[in-house]
Amino acid sequence: MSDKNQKLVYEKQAEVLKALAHPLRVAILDFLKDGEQCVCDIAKYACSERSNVSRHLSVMVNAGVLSYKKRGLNVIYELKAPCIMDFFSCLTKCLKVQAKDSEKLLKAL
Amino acid sequence: MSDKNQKLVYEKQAEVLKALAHPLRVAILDFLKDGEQCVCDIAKYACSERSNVSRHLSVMVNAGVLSYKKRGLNVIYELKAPCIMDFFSCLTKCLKVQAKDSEKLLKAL
DNA sequence: TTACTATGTGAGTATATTGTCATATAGTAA
DNA sequence: TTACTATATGACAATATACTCACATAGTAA
Repeated sequence: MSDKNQKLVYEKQAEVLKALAHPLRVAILDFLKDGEQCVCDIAKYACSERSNVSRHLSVMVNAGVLSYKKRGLNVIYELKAPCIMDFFSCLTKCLKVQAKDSEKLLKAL
Repeated sequence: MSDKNQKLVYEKQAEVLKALAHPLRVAILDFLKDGEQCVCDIAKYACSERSNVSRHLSVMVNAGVLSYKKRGLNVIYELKAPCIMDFFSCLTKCLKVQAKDSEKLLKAL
């Protein structure tokens, strides 16, 4: 590792990734990919308690992944970094390779 | 969320993301982006104990992110899904936006 | 064989993350 | 004002993750 600043960059990058790395947060991202949504609808989509969803949303806001605005009683969240949605085709590729490897192993048994 | 299978997909995608979401693992990915490396050189680059590096490497292998091969005494790791390196330009964008937001706040104080 | 090197792993402690419940806040509407 | 709705958060227990140390394994070389 070149220097101390590089280490800091790795830490910050990992922080953003960590903010994405939870099944509920992935579900939320997928729900927000087509546009902003309020907490209540996100909770419905994710089949999870609002208080829990609220916490996960704030994790992603803190990481710079989401932004929010208030509208009456509702708080509306949206993707602040839509480029994150580009990750998913690569993730799917990883999972397909894994699945194919499992299939090969199964056939060899 | 549409159905049970969609939930499974979110879980698997989150698993891959989780395998990336650690400063040491980000450092390892960055080191491997230009080609395969043995554990000892990875540990040197990451300034970390070999046993620790070995554990982090196995996390990424299990997630389908890295692959490895043995060469004599050495075990050589490489990116199995090079598309993961494409994530980093977006991560950098998130961090730049965050940094600019902080700067704005600082000026407003 | 012995000695050496590179890597992996069990066990333990320390720390971080998660989900739930109860409560607080804030906007709406009567 | 009161009652209601949407959201956020403190506190706690449960769980997961990370790091270190000691030891095990496996290949190399004499």
